[in-house]
Amino acid sequence: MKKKTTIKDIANVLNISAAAVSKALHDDSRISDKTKKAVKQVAKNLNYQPNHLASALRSGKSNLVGVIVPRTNSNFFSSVIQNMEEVLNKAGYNIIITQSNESYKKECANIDTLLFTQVDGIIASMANETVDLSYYEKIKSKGIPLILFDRGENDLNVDYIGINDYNSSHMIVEHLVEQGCKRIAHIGGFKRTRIFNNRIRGYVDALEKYNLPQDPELLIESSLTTEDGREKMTELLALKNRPDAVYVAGDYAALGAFQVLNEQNIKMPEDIALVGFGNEAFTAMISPTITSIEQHSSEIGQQAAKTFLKHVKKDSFTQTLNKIILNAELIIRDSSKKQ
Amino acid sequence: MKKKTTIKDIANVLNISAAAVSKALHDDSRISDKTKKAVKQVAKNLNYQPNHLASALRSGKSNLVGVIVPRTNSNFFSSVIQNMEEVLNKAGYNIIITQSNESYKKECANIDTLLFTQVDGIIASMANETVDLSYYEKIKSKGIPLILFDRGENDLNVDYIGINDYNSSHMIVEHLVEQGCKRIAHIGGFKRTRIFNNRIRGYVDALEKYNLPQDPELLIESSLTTEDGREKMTELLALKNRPDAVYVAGDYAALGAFQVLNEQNIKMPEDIALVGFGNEAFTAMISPTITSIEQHSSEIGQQAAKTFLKHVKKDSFTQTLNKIILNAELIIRDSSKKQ
DNA sequence: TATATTTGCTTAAACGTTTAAGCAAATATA
DNA sequence: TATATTTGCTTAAACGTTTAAGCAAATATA
Repeated sequence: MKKKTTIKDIANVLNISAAAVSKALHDDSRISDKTKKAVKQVAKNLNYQPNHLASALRSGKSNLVGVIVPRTNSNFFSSVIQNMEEVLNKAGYNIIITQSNESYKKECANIDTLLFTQVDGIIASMANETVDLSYYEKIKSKGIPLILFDRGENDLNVDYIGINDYNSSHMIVEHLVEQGCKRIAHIGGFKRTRIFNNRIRGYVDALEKYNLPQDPELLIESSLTTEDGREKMTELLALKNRPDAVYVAGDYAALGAFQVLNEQNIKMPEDIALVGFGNEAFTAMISPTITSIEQHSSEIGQQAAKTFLKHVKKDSFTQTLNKIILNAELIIRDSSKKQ
Repeated sequence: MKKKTTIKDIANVLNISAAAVSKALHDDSRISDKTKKAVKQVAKNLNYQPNHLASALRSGKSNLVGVIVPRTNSNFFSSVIQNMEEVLNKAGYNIIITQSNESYKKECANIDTLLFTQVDGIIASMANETVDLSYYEKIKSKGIPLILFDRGENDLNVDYIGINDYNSSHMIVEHLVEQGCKRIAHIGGFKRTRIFNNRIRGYVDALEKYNLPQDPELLIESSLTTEDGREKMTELLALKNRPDAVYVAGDYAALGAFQVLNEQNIKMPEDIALVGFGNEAFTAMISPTITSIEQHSSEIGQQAAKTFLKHVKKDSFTQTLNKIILNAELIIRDSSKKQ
């Protein structure tokens, strides 16, 4: 376990100052090519590894980006992260991933952790529980960029990357209408959450567009867990006048609905057509496969990363609401395809 | 965006030295309770946040632990990480999660990233591709603790936490024999990987124990992706003498096998009983549900974290092979339960 | 009461960088 | 040829902590 080589060691070998070495390594224009070459050669020979902590302390930049997601074990988030990482790595940034597990408390703890680690910025998707935005304001007040994706709130007035939830609902309703469905139910998320509200609005407006009657019984709010999906589906089946299609605003809740339908031997799509949201891997695994919405996670990840980089490029930046809204894609599968 | 408060600001307010403030904040025994209280009060008033970079630079400890996993979007790994995090957070450590995507090259890049960030230790599960261990030796040569879990190699001579793969195979074969199966096939992982080799050995020995004939046709090596699971299952079905049970060493490959059986209208468990490994969420979602092995991810995560903490406690530590082997649990589901 | 120990601080240096300021030599310009 | 500019470095300070060494006052011990 030998001592690590520093910039001074290189300086000693070449009989120049440590400052010159630092500049040479950063290709400063005021250092001769000859010196640069020599410094880099010696650095290689001595297996020099820059001390990230020292440079971060001195320069005030840690080259770390904090990421907060509700969970990593979903295809959507893990793909977003992977793509974000790729873009950021190329720009010399590393990322620190944290999970909120949909808990507000954990999310606050994550924010503290990231700020403590002196990240240069935070890219986040908010927990379901989160209503109070003051903790996010804390990030803004530190003067580092905050970028939200998928789950974000307008009120925070920061950049946001997501899909067009309103249009997605339109696509789904249109598809179901084409399949001949007349009573389309919606198990939606909480109205207070922007994206779920948009999906609900899209659903309502699309019904109107296609001249379908709006039955309040058919519109239910849910926490969108698998368990709650089961419950809400059971409620729908208890109705006098059952729906002939159910659009669930999340795949996990759609899975719960799916299980109930299966258990009660209700055929999909013949008796009831089912559509989920998120294109989780399992939607293509189970039988029948579930129609769902692909959110273009890779694109979202890349755009989020690029947005962050844009912010740090210009040193004097002002946080403003700048939305990048991507079009989602409807993946039609057996659970809704009547032919 | 006001200037951040430092230890010096606190010192100025109280007219004491910065050193005294530092010690007071760390509850040094040589500082009076009166001063400690005053310092902490002022720190709170000024909203003092310690500069992690500065203390890390000075003390040589970053209080960061690097984690490398093949992927985060699996129940097993995400649960391991979550539990690891909990234990480490309590001890004042934060974690940096990186994914290798089963790629050796990405894994090496991850190691470089983590070492660059000056983590105090690394907890890793190796990529499927990884055969060359020299990059891991690099970690050891830095003198920071390296702990492996799930996928680890004895040759590295570092602490390891995992389940008893050999016994798990025994449990599976025993269960299948109880169900009346006589020709049990095994779609295993690559023999060169220790855990998969153990599963294969367990399978072979268990067959012998229960006096079942060993047919080399029934033992196949696989990369254990869903796609490869499909292929290997198709091979097994092409045999003159088909198996009446298939034990697959990974759930994703088991899913591939499951799909093929479904497509060919082969009933589970009546015609062929199916058992997977890993207890991924989807094994309980699809119909029939798939019997699988629960690896006690939470326990593994906790133990890995505790092992790391044990290492950093004693300042002079020597890396040695110290295995913690947990017993796995067989979760019996419909795909193998004949009653 | 005289000496030893403990308490509660301070001083100063250090961790490994980066960077503003400056200076001499080399080169360009008038 | 005299002055201005550029080149290629050095010097010194700083980022915000921690920590070894030391010192005076307070307290304990003989």
